[in-house]
Amino acid sequence: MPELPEVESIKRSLQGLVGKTIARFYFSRVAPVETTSPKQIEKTLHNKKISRLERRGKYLLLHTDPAASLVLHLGMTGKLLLLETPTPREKHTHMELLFSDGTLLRFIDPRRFGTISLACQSDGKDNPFLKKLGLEYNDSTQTRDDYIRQFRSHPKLSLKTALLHQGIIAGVGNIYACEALYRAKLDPRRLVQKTTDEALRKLLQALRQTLDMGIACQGTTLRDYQDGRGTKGSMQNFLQVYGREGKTALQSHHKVIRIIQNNRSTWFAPAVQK
DNA sequence: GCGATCCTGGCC
DNA sequence: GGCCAGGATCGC
Repeated sequence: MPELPEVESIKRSLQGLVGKTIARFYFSRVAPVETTSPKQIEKTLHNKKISRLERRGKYLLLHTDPAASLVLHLGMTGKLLLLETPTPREKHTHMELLFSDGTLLRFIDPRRFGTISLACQSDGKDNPFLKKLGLEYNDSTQTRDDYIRQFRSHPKLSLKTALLHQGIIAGVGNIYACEALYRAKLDPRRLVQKTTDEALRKLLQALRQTLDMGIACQGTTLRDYQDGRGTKGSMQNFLQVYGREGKTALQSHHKVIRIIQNNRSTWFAPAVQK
């Protein structure tokens, strides 16, 4: 469910956790804990203080002092809730982080496509998920050519599939991929190898604008997305093509169609996306 | 590279 | 009942 702008919004909504000390954990019997065990997570993190929150791609990292990190991915249906006072656990609560001041961070995920894992190195290279991630969408230490090189390393992918590939640019999901391609006026079916550098630059620029707008809107709430404090996003009001099969794009008369690529829906306007 | 698969729930 | 869903991985 949450893509980069949603995870960024969640991160911002959880800033109040910084400085708090982890007292204990709750894990459900089927918590999606990966590569480690709930016990190990508890042992690694208990009595540590949250020092900083970070987002990498769609992953949220809770860094602690002494150094360790809890690495969360929300998959399709994951949600984090920050509670000052406990409420009854809703169904599909898979983890709770209890802080020494009574604050509670709750991880809820009906489909369990999310993951809970650990990183101990600050660069995250010891985490199997983080080490696969490509560039951040707005990394100022990278040049446009670095981004183009990333795309070029997968010449046979379609542009849509390339955008969804977390090893190229991390954090892009179905909504923002469709929207960025529309903004760049590029056909989602076009192969990277048939796309000029200029067009790839245009795509990168469109992607950045789209994601920045998503963050400014605090995400897209189509069904049930909300940040850690229950705030919904507003980007759903500005989506140009996503979910608009059979209608026109939001601010034009161009017809939107839906196709399937890699088992995912893609919405686009063939008349203007070449 | 592509399709099937993991899982639950909402909607028609 | 069937289809669809903000995702990612694992086979062929």
